[in-house]
Amino acid sequence: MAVIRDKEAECPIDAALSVIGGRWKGTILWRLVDGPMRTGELRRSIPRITERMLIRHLKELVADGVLDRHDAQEVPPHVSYSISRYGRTLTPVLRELCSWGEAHMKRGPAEPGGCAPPPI
Amino acid sequence: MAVIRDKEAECPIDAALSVIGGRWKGTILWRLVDGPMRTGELRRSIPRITERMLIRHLKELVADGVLDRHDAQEVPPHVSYSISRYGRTLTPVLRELCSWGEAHMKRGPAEPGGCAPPPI
DNA sequence: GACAGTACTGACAAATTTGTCAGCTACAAT
DNA sequence: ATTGTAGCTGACAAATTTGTCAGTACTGTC
Repeated sequence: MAVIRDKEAECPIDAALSVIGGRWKGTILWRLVDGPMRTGELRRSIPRITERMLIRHLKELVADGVLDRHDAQEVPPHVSYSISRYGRTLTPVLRELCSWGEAHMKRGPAEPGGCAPPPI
Repeated sequence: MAVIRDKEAECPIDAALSVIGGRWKGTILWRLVDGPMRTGELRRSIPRITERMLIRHLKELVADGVLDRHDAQEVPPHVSYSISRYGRTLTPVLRELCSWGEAHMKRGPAEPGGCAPPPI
């Protein structure tokens, strides 16, 4: 995709996609809808993501105000992420994306290995 | 972004984003919600898109079943695109993306609390 | 004939995104 | 002194996406 940067958005749809349109951002938000998770927990729950990409996307989502980052200021580090108050305004968007996506996956030769709701 | 290819989708949200997540796909769909448009009409209505990208995205959207392509079989060519029946199932998704995107655009540069520069 | 309009394609380069891999911090346990 | 931990960063390469530019086919106009 196709990352659309904020300033380039031609229409509201693009503006929204510029926030949630990264390679792993949908998955990350999907994991977090059920509650906060620690960095390593997220990483383990998304098998094919690399730590680099996870952290990069988390930073972007935090910068966009969609996620909150909680640092327990401990050693070793203890950081967790959760959907922010502003991020929760995305709920209807995510719900529609999710239900359409479910139907779309069932259409034609679907890919096995499904998309059960967030494990762990 | 971040194009997510169908087979790689980890969750329904990704599956949906794999269809509408291209650099210009949001804009294209946005232009077409009001009715069919010819290729050149679309191109002129999206100032910064190149013909190459427009056609490439149109082909992908047609391949995903979201758009219909009508070729009048005339010379010079007369081709128009419209949202297909299946594509219309995207309407609620687009509506939510659009209204969230509108609100997001009005929300100046995100400066969420807690983003103070590192102490030290 | 030269040129414009329309939808589209292909080769290639530039830009952007992602992956790989090493290393950092600060403390605790061995 | 060495190793381990959790979260994170930077350099670099690979992969992917996008832009640039030329060219196709056919017809109508000057």
